[in-house]
Amino acid sequence: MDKKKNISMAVIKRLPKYYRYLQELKNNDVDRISSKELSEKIGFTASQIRQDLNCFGDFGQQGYGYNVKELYDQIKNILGLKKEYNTIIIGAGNIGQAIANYINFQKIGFTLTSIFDINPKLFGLKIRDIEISDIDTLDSFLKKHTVDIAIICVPSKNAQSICEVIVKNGVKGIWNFAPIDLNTPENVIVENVHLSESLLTLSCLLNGDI
Amino acid sequence: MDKKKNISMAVIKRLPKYYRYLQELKNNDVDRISSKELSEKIGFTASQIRQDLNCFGDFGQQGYGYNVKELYDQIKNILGLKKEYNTIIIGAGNIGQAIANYINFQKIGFTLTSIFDINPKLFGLKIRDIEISDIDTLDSFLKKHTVDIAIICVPSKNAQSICEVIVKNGVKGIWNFAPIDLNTPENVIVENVHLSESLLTLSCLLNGDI
DNA sequence: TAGATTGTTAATCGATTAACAATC
DNA sequence: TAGATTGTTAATCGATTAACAATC
Repeated sequence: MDKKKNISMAVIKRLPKYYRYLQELKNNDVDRISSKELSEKIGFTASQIRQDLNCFGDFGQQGYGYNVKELYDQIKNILGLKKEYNTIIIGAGNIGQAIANYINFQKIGFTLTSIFDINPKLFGLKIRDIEISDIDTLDSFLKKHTVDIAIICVPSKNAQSICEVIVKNGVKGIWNFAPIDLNTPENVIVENVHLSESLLTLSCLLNGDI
Repeated sequence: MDKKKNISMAVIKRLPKYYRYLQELKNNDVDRISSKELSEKIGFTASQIRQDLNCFGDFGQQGYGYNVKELYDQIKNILGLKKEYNTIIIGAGNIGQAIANYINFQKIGFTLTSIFDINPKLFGLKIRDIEISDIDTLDSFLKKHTVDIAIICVPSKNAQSICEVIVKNGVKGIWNFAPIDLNTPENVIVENVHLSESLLTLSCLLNGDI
C-alpha cells in the first residue's frame, strides 16, 4: 500500500469505481480477474488499470491476474474504509435530511453523530434517532466531540461561516453540498457535491452544439 | 457561440463554475472583468480562462476585458439555460424527494412534471403539487408526454431496467443518482451523481498516505 | 497615443496508451 | 515447458501554461 507517492487526482477519482466493480465481482464469487477482463467491465483500458493499481503496490501476478478478494481489500484500505468516521450534518433541509436518512453510509463506517440546523421548528426532531440541534450549539459540540467529517448542507450564504467554525475546531474533512467554493486551510480536505453544476453539465451536453 | 467544435469535457465541466461566478459579479453590479481578475476569484489561470472562453467565441475585447452581463448571457446560452426542460423523477426515496423539493431547479428552467415510485404507499402523495405515480404507469406516461430529462433515484438493481424504459421512449437526458454505470445508446446523455464515490474520495484523501 | 488585455500560437506539463521484458 | 498476464518503460496524446502580436 506504499509504493509511489504523488498519486494524481485522476487516479484517486477512479478508485471508488474500482472498488464498486470489485465488490460486485466478490459478491458474484469471482476469484480472479485480469486487467483485460476488468477493462471490458469497467471501461478503462487494461493498461490504465495496471498503471493505476501499480501506484499502490504489486497487487497482481504475472500469468494469473489479480485475486479479487485481495485486490478488493487493498482498495478498501486505500480508500480509508478500514477506519470509522464520525460525521455531522449541518443543515437539515432537503439534502441534509436525505443524507441523514441514507443508512448505507452508516454501513460502510460513517457514523452520523449529530445534526444541526438554524430553524427552531426542527430542534429536537429526530432522524434515525439522531436529534436535530440548534446550530448555535455547534461550536460547543465540536469542543466536546471528535468529528472527522462535517457534511455541509446549508444555503451558500451561510456555508463559509459554518466552515470556519468547524475548521477552527479541528475538523479535517468537509463534504460540501453548498454551491460555493469554500475557503479552507491546506490541511483540510473539501469534497464538493455541486448538484446544480452537474445538472448544468447535462443541459449543456443536451444542446449538442458541442 | 459557434467557434470551435470538439470542446473537451474538461472545458465543459468548468462552464457551470464560470456561470456561477459571473452571476455573482452581475448581482454585484460589476460591469467588466479581465481574465486576470476573474482568475483571482475563480482559481483558474487567466490563460486557461481565455482559452476556455475562446472555444465558443470572441467574447472579450483587447484592452478592456469581458463585459460581465454579455459573457454571463453567452455562457447561459451555451449551458442550454435559455431553454425549458421537462423532467421526471423516478424513485421517491430520500434523494428523489430531496430533488423534488428543490425549487431552485424549477427557477432555472427545469420543470418537474411527474414523480414515479414502486411503493404503493406513496401513490397519490404530492410533493410541491406533483403527484407520485405508480412506476408501472411510467411507460404510458412517456408515450403521452415529452420528457427531456429523467432523474433516476431508484436503487441500483432497478436502475438499468428503468433506464431502458425511458430510453425506449425517446428520453435523451438522464441525471443518474443510482450507484451504477448505465448502459445507454450513444445519443443519450447520462450525467452521474455518485454520492458514495464522492464520499469515498473524501475518505481516501483524508488518509493522506497519498 | 500609451496602456491594457485579448486571441492565439508555441512550449510545457501531465495523463493515457502501447509495447514488451520479466515471470508466474 | 508454453501461455498468459503482469509491472514498467517508452511513445503518444491532450490539456494547461506561457508568450506575444494584434488591437481596443
